[in-house]
Amino acid sequence: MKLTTKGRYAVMAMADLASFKDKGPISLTDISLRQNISLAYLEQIFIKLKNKNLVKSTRGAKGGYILEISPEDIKISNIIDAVDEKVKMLNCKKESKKGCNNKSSKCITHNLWDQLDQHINNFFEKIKLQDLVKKNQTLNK
Amino acid sequence: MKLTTKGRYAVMAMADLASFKDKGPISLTDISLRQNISLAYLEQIFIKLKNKNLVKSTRGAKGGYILEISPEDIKISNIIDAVDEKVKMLNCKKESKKGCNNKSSKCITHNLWDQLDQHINNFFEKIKLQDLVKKNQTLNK
DNA sequence: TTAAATCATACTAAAACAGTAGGAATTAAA
DNA sequence: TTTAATTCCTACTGTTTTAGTATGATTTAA
Repeated sequence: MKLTTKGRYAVMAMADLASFKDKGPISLTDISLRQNISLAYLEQIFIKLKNKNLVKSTRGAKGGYILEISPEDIKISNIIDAVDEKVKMLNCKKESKKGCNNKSSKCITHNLWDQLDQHINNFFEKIKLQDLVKKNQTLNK
Repeated sequence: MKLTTKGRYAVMAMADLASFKDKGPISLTDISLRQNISLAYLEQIFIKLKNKNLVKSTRGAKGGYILEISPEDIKISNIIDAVDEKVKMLNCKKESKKGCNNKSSKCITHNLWDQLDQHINNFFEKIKLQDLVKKNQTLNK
Protein backbone atom coordinates (compact mmCIF):
# COMPACT_ATOMS: atom_id res chain seq x y z
CA MET A 1 0.00 0.00 0.00
CA LYS A 2 1.48 3.26 -1.06
CA LEU A 3 0.70 6.70 -2.35
CA THR A 4 1.43 7.22 -6.03
CA THR A 5 3.83 9.85 -7.27
CA LYS A 6 0.98 11.99 -8.54
CA GLY A 7 -0.28 12.62 -5.04
CA ARG A 8 3.19 13.08 -3.61
CA TYR A 9 4.35 15.38 -6.37
CA ALA A 10 1.20 17.45 -6.11
CA VAL A 11 1.80 18.09 -2.43
CA MET A 12 5.48 18.82 -3.02
CA ALA A 13 4.68 21.27 -5.80
CA MET A 14 2.00 23.02 -3.78
CA ALA A 15 4.36 23.32 -0.85
CA ASP A 16 6.92 24.81 -3.22
CA LEU A 17 4.35 27.31 -4.48
CA ALA A 18 3.44 28.20 -0.94
CA SER A 19 7.05 28.90 0.01
CA PHE A 20 7.34 31.37 -2.86
CA LYS A 21 3.87 32.78 -2.59
CA ASP A 22 4.96 36.42 -2.49
CA LYS A 23 7.16 36.17 -5.57
CA GLY A 24 4.48 36.42 -8.27
CA PRO A 25 3.75 33.61 -10.72
CA ILE A 26 6.08 30.65 -10.35
CA SER A 27 6.82 28.66 -13.50
CA LEU A 28 6.64 24.91 -13.59
CA THR A 29 10.20 24.95 -14.88
CA ASP A 30 11.29 26.39 -11.55
CA ILE A 31 9.34 23.86 -9.57
CA SER A 32 10.60 21.11 -11.82
CA LEU A 33 14.21 22.07 -11.10
CA ARG A 34 13.78 22.64 -7.40
CA GLN A 35 11.74 19.53 -6.72
CA ASN A 36 13.30 17.32 -9.36
CA ILE A 37 10.06 16.41 -11.08
CA SER A 38 9.58 16.09 -14.85
CA LEU A 39 8.14 19.28 -16.34
CA ALA A 40 5.64 17.53 -18.60
CA TYR A 41 4.41 15.49 -15.69
CA LEU A 42 3.99 18.60 -13.59
CA GLU A 43 1.91 20.16 -16.33
CA GLN A 44 -0.58 17.32 -16.11
CA ILE A 45 -0.76 17.63 -12.38
CA PHE A 46 -1.32 21.38 -12.46
CA ILE A 47 -4.21 21.11 -14.90
CA LYS A 48 -5.99 19.16 -12.20
CA LEU A 49 -5.03 21.51 -9.41
CA LYS A 50 -6.31 24.36 -11.51
CA ASN A 51 -9.61 22.62 -12.23
CA LYS A 52 -10.17 22.36 -8.51
CA ASN A 53 -9.39 26.04 -8.05
CA LEU A 54 -6.37 25.46 -5.89
CA VAL A 55 -4.09 27.44 -8.20
CA LYS A 56 -4.41 30.24 -10.74
CA SER A 57 -2.36 30.42 -13.93
CA THR A 58 -0.83 33.21 -15.97
CA ARG A 59 0.06 32.22 -19.53
CA GLY A 60 2.92 33.37 -21.69
CA ALA A 61 6.43 34.42 -20.84
CA LYS A 62 6.97 35.29 -17.18
CA GLY A 63 3.82 33.34 -16.52
CA GLY A 64 3.30 30.56 -14.05
CA TYR A 65 1.11 29.59 -11.17
CA ILE A 66 0.11 31.11 -7.87
CA LEU A 67 -2.02 29.74 -5.08
CA GLU A 68 -5.66 30.63 -5.44
CA ILE A 69 -6.24 30.25 -1.71
CA SER A 70 -4.08 30.97 1.29
CA PRO A 71 -1.93 28.05 2.53
CA GLU A 72 -3.76 28.07 5.84
CA ASP A 73 -6.96 27.27 4.02
CA ILE A 74 -5.67 24.42 1.88
CA LYS A 75 -5.94 21.00 3.43
CA ILE A 76 -3.65 18.22 2.22
CA SER A 77 -6.81 16.28 1.47
CA ASN A 78 -7.82 18.99 -1.02
CA ILE A 79 -4.61 18.41 -2.94
CA ILE A 80 -4.74 14.65 -2.83
CA ASP A 81 -8.35 14.68 -4.00
CA ALA A 82 -7.60 17.09 -6.83
CA VAL A 83 -5.20 14.68 -8.48
CA ASP A 84 -7.63 11.76 -8.11
CA GLU A 85 -5.60 10.11 -5.45
CA LYS A 86 -8.55 8.65 -3.61
CA VAL A 87 -8.09 6.93 -0.31
CA LYS A 88 -10.25 3.87 -0.62
CA MET A 89 -9.33 0.66 1.12
CA LEU A 90 -12.75 -0.84 0.90
CA ASN A 91 -13.47 -2.80 -2.24
CA CYS A 92 -16.99 -3.80 -1.37
CA LYS A 93 -19.18 -2.59 -4.18
CA LYS A 94 -22.29 -0.75 -3.24
CA GLU A 95 -24.07 -1.38 -6.52
CA SER A 96 -24.34 -5.09 -5.96
CA LYS A 97 -27.40 -5.65 -3.82
CA LYS A 98 -25.72 -8.69 -2.35
CA GLY A 99 -22.94 -7.03 -0.41
CA CYS A 100 -19.18 -7.25 -0.13
CA ASN A 101 -18.40 -10.84 -0.99
CA ASN A 102 -21.66 -11.50 -2.83
CA LYS A 103 -22.80 -13.46 0.17
CA SER A 104 -23.49 -11.82 3.45
CA SER A 105 -24.57 -8.23 3.63
CA LYS A 106 -21.19 -7.16 4.97
CA CYS A 107 -17.91 -9.02 4.91
CA ILE A 108 -16.25 -9.62 8.25
CA THR A 109 -13.59 -7.01 7.59
CA HIS A 110 -15.91 -4.36 6.18
CA ASN A 111 -15.80 -2.11 9.21
CA LEU A 112 -12.05 -2.42 9.53
CA TRP A 113 -11.35 -0.99 6.08
CA ASP A 114 -14.02 1.57 6.54
CA GLN A 115 -12.35 2.78 9.72
CA LEU A 116 -8.96 2.77 8.04
CA ASP A 117 -10.34 5.00 5.30
CA GLN A 118 -11.58 7.43 7.89
CA HIS A 119 -8.34 7.23 9.82
CA ILE A 120 -6.26 8.20 6.79
CA ASN A 121 -8.64 10.80 5.46
CA ASN A 122 -8.74 12.32 8.88
CA PHE A 123 -4.97 12.66 8.78
CA PHE A 124 -5.08 14.51 5.47
CA GLU A 125 -7.96 16.66 6.64
CA LYS A 126 -6.29 18.02 9.70
CA ILE A 127 -3.00 19.05 8.08
CA LYS A 128 -2.82 22.31 6.17
CA LEU A 129 -0.41 23.28 3.44
CA GLN A 130 0.78 26.00 5.77
CA ASP A 131 1.95 23.38 8.25
CA LEU A 132 4.45 22.07 5.70
CA VAL A 133 6.12 25.35 4.88
CA LYS A 134 6.28 27.01 8.29
CA LYS A 135 9.94 26.22 8.87
CA ASN A 136 11.18 27.10 5.40
CA GLN A 137 9.10 30.20 4.99
CA THR A 138 11.48 32.80 6.40
CA LEU A 139 14.31 31.49 4.26
CA ASN A 140 12.60 32.20 0.96
CA LYS A 141 10.92 35.49 1.75
CA MET B 1 -3.97 4.71 -2.60
CA LYS B 2 -5.39 1.39 -1.73
CA LEU B 3 -4.66 -1.90 -0.06
CA THR B 4 -4.14 -4.82 -2.41
CA THR B 5 -6.33 -7.91 -2.31
CA LYS B 6 -3.53 -9.94 -0.79
CA GLY B 7 -3.64 -7.93 2.40
CA ARG B 8 -7.40 -7.76 2.52
CA TYR B 9 -7.87 -11.45 1.78
CA ALA B 10 -5.29 -12.40 4.38
CA VAL B 11 -7.18 -10.52 7.08
CA MET B 12 -10.52 -11.92 5.92
CA ALA B 13 -9.17 -15.46 5.94
CA MET B 14 -7.59 -15.07 9.35
CA ALA B 15 -10.82 -13.68 10.71
CA ASP B 16 -12.61 -16.66 9.24
CA LEU B 17 -10.15 -19.02 10.89
CA ALA B 18 -10.61 -17.22 14.18
CA SER B 19 -14.40 -17.60 14.05
CA PHE B 20 -14.03 -21.34 13.65
CA LYS B 21 -11.10 -21.79 15.93
CA ASP B 22 -12.66 -24.57 18.01
CA LYS B 23 -13.63 -26.71 15.03
CA GLY B 24 -10.26 -28.32 14.30
CA PRO B 25 -8.38 -27.73 11.06
CA ILE B 26 -10.26 -25.59 8.57
CA SER B 27 -9.62 -26.31 4.90
CA LEU B 28 -8.90 -23.56 2.44
CA THR B 29 -11.78 -24.89 0.37
CA ASP B 30 -14.12 -23.92 3.19
CA ILE B 31 -12.62 -20.47 3.51
CA SER B 32 -12.65 -20.09 -0.24
CA LEU B 33 -16.39 -20.78 -0.35
CA ARG B 34 -17.30 -18.71 2.67
CA GLN B 35 -15.20 -15.68 1.76
CA ASN B 36 -15.46 -16.01 -1.99
CA ILE B 37 -11.73 -16.05 -2.64
CA SER B 38 -9.98 -18.22 -5.21
CA LEU B 39 -8.57 -21.38 -3.64
CA ALA B 40 -5.25 -21.24 -5.48
CA TYR B 41 -4.80 -17.65 -4.42
CA LEU B 42 -5.56 -18.53 -0.81
CA GLU B 43 -2.91 -21.23 -0.95
CA GLN B 44 -0.27 -18.66 -1.81
CA ILE B 45 -1.40 -16.42 0.98
CA PHE B 46 -1.38 -19.18 3.56
CA ILE B 47 2.17 -20.22 2.74
CA LYS B 48 3.20 -16.77 3.87
CA LEU B 49 1.03 -16.78 6.96
CA LYS B 50 2.55 -20.11 7.88
CA ASN B 51 6.09 -18.89 7.34
CA LYS B 52 5.41 -16.16 9.87
CA ASN B 53 4.02 -18.68 12.33
CA LEU B 54 0.55 -17.21 12.38
CA VAL B 55 -1.08 -20.50 11.36
CA LYS B 56 -0.30 -24.20 11.59
CA SER B 57 -1.17 -26.70 8.89
CA THR B 58 -2.30 -30.30 8.82
CA ARG B 59 -1.80 -32.02 5.50
CA GLY B 60 -3.90 -34.66 3.81
CA ALA B 61 -7.61 -35.36 3.89
CA LYS B 62 -9.45 -33.64 6.74
CA GLY B 63 -6.46 -31.38 6.97
CA GLY B 64 -6.41 -27.62 6.97
CA TYR B 65 -5.21 -24.73 9.02
CA ILE B 66 -5.60 -23.53 12.57
CA LEU B 67 -4.35 -20.41 14.26
CA GLU B 68 -0.97 -20.84 15.83
CA ILE B 69 -1.61 -18.02 18.29
CA SER B 70 -4.73 -16.84 20.05
CA PRO B 71 -6.75 -14.14 18.22
CA GLU B 72 -6.16 -11.73 21.09
CA ASP B 73 -2.44 -11.94 20.43
CA ILE B 74 -2.54 -11.38 16.67
CA LYS B 75 -2.35 -7.80 15.54
CA ILE B 76 -3.68 -6.83 12.14
CA SER B 77 -0.22 -5.51 11.41
CA ASN B 78 1.18 -9.01 11.88
CA ILE B 79 -1.08 -10.27 9.12
CA ILE B 80 -0.48 -7.40 6.74
CA ASP B 81 3.26 -7.74 7.23
CA ALA B 82 3.17 -11.48 6.66
CA VAL B 83 1.83 -11.11 3.13
CA ASP B 84 4.36 -8.39 2.29
CA GLU B 85 1.80 -5.66 2.27
CA LYS B 86 4.13 -2.97 3.50
CA VAL B 87 2.83 0.43 4.45
CA LYS B 88 5.34 2.78 2.96
CA MET B 89 4.34 6.17 1.71
CA LEU B 90 7.81 7.58 1.70
CA ASN B 91 9.80 7.08 -1.46
CA CYS B 92 12.90 8.88 -0.33
CA LYS B 93 15.76 6.44 -0.68
CA LYS B 94 18.08 6.11 2.23
CA GLU B 95 20.96 4.69 0.20
CA SER B 96 21.47 7.83 -1.81
CA LYS B 97 23.67 10.09 0.24
CA LYS B 98 21.99 13.07 -1.34
CA GLY B 99 18.54 12.76 0.18
CA CYS B 100 14.97 12.56 -1.06
CA ASN B 101 15.03 14.54 -4.28
CA ASN B 102 18.75 14.28 -4.85
CA LYS B 103 19.07 17.87 -3.76
CA SER B 104 18.40 18.90 -0.23
CA SER B 105 18.86 16.49 2.61
CA LYS B 106 15.13 16.13 3.09
CA CYS B 107 12.33 17.04 0.72
CA ILE B 108 9.72 19.45 2.00
CA THR B 109 7.14 16.69 2.39
CA HIS B 110 9.44 14.15 3.97
CA ASN B 111 8.03 14.44 7.45
CA LEU B 112 4.47 14.38 6.20
CA TRP B 113 4.78 10.95 4.61
CA ASP B 114 6.79 9.74 7.51
CA GLN B 115 4.01 10.70 9.89
CA LEU B 116 1.41 9.14 7.62
CA ASP B 117 3.33 5.87 7.70
CA GLN B 118 3.29 5.96 11.47
CA HIS B 119 -0.36 6.92 11.54
CA ILE B 120 -1.40 3.94 9.46
CA ASN B 121 0.92 1.45 11.07
CA ASN B 122 -0.36 2.58 14.42
CA PHE B 123 -3.89 1.79 13.30
CA PHE B 124 -2.91 -1.75 12.33
CA GLU B 125 -0.92 -2.19 15.52
CA LYS B 126 -3.70 -1.42 17.90
CA ILE B 127 -6.35 -3.67 16.38
CA LYS B 128 -6.34 -7.36 17.20
CA LEU B 129 -7.80 -10.20 15.18
CA GLN B 130 -10.06 -10.83 18.14
CA ASP B 131 -11.64 -7.41 17.68
CA LEU B 132 -12.92 -8.43 14.27
CA VAL B 133 -14.65 -11.61 15.30
CA LYS B 134 -16.18 -10.62 18.63
CA LYS B 135 -19.66 -10.11 17.25
CA ASN B 136 -19.80 -13.18 15.06
CA GLN B 137 -18.16 -15.50 17.53
CA THR B 138 -21.21 -16.81 19.37
CA LEU B 139 -22.97 -17.58 16.09
CA ASN B 140 -20.38 -20.07 14.91
CA LYS B 141 -19.56 -21.80 18.18
C1' DT C 1 9.59 38.40 -33.78
C1' DT C 2 11.17 35.34 -30.45
C1' DA C 3 11.43 32.87 -26.32
C1' DA C 4 9.11 31.30 -22.39
C1' DA C 5 5.39 29.79 -20.62
C1' DT C 6 0.63 27.28 -20.14
C1' DC C 7 -2.71 24.13 -22.32
C1' DA C 8 -4.24 19.76 -24.40
C1' DT C 9 -4.11 15.16 -25.84
C1' DA C 10 -2.20 10.93 -27.26
C1' DC C 11 1.00 7.44 -26.60
C1' DT C 12 4.05 3.90 -24.18
C1' DA C 13 7.46 1.01 -21.50
C1' DA C 14 7.65 -1.11 -17.29
C1' DA C 15 5.88 -2.71 -13.14
C1' DA C 16 2.40 -4.39 -10.20
C1' DC C 17 -1.73 -6.91 -9.56
C1' DA C 18 -4.66 -10.65 -9.32
C1' DG C 19 -4.91 -14.38 -10.19
C1' DT C 20 -4.35 -19.49 -13.19
C1' DA C 21 -2.21 -23.77 -14.11
C1' DG C 22 -0.13 -27.98 -13.22
C1' DG C 23 1.59 -31.07 -10.56
C1' DA C 24 3.92 -33.29 -6.21
C1' DA C 25 3.43 -34.91 -1.49
C1' DT C 26 0.66 -36.28 2.39
C1' DT C 27 -3.03 -38.47 4.90
C1' DA C 28 -7.86 -40.00 6.41
C1' DA C 29 -11.23 -42.94 5.19
C1' DA C 30 -13.58 -46.38 2.25
C1' DT D 1 -4.77 -50.55 -0.87
C1' DT D 2 -6.92 -47.35 -3.37
C1' DT D 3 -9.16 -42.95 -3.60
C1' DA D 4 -10.26 -38.42 -2.49
C1' DA D 5 -9.12 -34.44 -0.10
C1' DT D 6 -5.97 -31.71 1.25
C1' DT D 7 -1.46 -28.85 1.66
C1' DC D 8 2.76 -27.57 -0.80
C1' DC D 9 5.48 -25.58 -4.61
C1' DT D 10 6.66 -23.02 -8.65
C1' DA D 11 5.94 -21.10 -12.94
C1' DC D 12 3.20 -18.55 -15.94
C1' DT D 13 -0.05 -14.82 -17.73
C1' DG D 14 -3.59 -11.37 -18.99
C1' DT D 15 -4.93 -6.93 -17.40
C1' DT D 16 -4.48 -2.67 -15.29
C1' DT D 17 -1.94 0.95 -13.35
C1' DT D 18 1.93 3.79 -13.05
C1' DA D 19 4.96 7.15 -14.36
C1' DG D 20 5.99 9.29 -17.27
C1' DT D 21 7.21 10.97 -22.93
C1' DA D 22 6.06 13.18 -27.02
C1' DT D 23 4.04 16.47 -29.83
C1' DG D 24 2.09 20.44 -30.87
C1' DA D 25 -1.05 24.48 -30.12
C1' DT D 26 -1.81 28.83 -27.80
C1' DT D 27 -0.61 32.87 -25.18
C1' DT D 28 2.22 36.77 -23.80
C1' DA D 29 6.34 39.61 -22.11
C1' DA D 30 10.33 41.49 -23.80
